[in-house]
Amino acid sequence: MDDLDVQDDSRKFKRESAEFRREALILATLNLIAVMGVRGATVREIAARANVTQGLIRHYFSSKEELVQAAYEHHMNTLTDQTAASSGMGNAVSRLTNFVDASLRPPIVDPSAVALWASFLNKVQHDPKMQRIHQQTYNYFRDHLEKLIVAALQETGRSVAASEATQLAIACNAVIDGLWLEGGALPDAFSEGQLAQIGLNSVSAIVGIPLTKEVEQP
Amino acid sequence: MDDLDVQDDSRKFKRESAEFRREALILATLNLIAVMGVRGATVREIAARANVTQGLIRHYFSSKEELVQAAYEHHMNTLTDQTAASSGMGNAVSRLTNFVDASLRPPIVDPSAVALWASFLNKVQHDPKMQRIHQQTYNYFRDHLEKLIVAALQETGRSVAASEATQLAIACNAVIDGLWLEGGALPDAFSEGQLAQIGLNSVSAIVGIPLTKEVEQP
DNA sequence: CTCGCAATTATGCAAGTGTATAATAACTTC
DNA sequence: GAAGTTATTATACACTTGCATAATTGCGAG
Repeated sequence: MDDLDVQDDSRKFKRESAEFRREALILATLNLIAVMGVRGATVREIAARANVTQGLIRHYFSSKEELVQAAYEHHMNTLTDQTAASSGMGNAVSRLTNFVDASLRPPIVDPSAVALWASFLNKVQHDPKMQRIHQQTYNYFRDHLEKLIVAALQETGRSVAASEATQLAIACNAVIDGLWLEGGALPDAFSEGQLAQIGLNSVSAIVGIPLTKEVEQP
Repeated sequence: MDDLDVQDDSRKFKRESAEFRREALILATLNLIAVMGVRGATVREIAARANVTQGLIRHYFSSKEELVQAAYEHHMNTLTDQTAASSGMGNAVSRLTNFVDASLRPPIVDPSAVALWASFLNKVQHDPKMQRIHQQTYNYFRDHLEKLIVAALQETGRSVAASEATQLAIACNAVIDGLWLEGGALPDAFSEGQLAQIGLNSVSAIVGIPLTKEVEQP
């Protein structure tokens, strides 16, 4: 008599697509790095968490180094995709508002995300390939912010020199990064929405445009 | 015939004071953690860098864990001491100015310092003792900043509610942290003094007080 | 159905890890 | 200057690490 489902198959393992396995390994790696750091995420534990044996890692990645790089790229892409998605529509001021707001709420603000970022920093500072990914992400984020700022200023009838716009973007980026960091490092130190509120106030002050997020159900 | 100095002593080692050895071990630990991360800083390499053999570590610290905690405490104390020293004199506005300025220049802004901070973050999030040290440092820094802000506002004839002052301190702290982070993570992305300048502009905007650092040789 | 390929597991190894214990030798004290 | 204390070194051990290689086995092609 069979079991009710396919859970207990007589097969010793299942052949999955390369994409599936790579993603599973990368996610397992990220989970472990967030808790244990890069060096603490051992190939054995990564394999266990991805429900495979350790030998399989070498089948998809030529070394642990390569797996870590892939995981870093994945993490950064996830972060940027999530934030960029929040500033898609509306006028320039509200796009900027939404961008700042989304950057300072879950899932962007998250202890694991900050822990991951911190764990990777060592590698970033020494491995050129990691450095490239880092630069790329940072520039993408800051350029996006700069465009939003310029558009918002233009919309409110002001205009700024390019160099000044960059300075503003750096400053706003720093506030966001700093709040993001503190929200992730000290999760219980801030109430819900507090970081976003402080972020909006600060960006408003720096750029000189009042940014207010409408509260739902007025 | 003797050598000219005591360099090549026949003694196999020298007995140093406990303080000397503890400090040497802690500094060696910090150096290594900045480059390799906590897990990469092995007891053997730490000992080698402190010019002792590895057994001695266990003589001064009951475990590597304890050494790492001591190193973290040392690092954080160094950072806070260095910044606090910069806001000792002058009127309230210039004390605030100097504090922000000093926080965004070497030796506070420094790739190694940021790398260290990042390396410790994992441990901070999981080890209660490390967490205590972290909270303590963060609160100390932020309270200091808040006092400076309140004093500066008072000096310019304004006053704020306590809760609002805290919000301002959080925001300014975030700008400083964010700029500190980026300056350390991307050392070549900013010119000398640029971070400090942006920081002063941002804090000025947030708090609503113009802060200007006098340039020497006017 | 079975054959062959490659995805997956199983096993092994050399180097590195923290820690424990024993042996040595530098300095203090009388 | 001899003896005792203890800072320091030397050695050993059990365990983990990443990686390599061989042995399986699922699964599609013919």
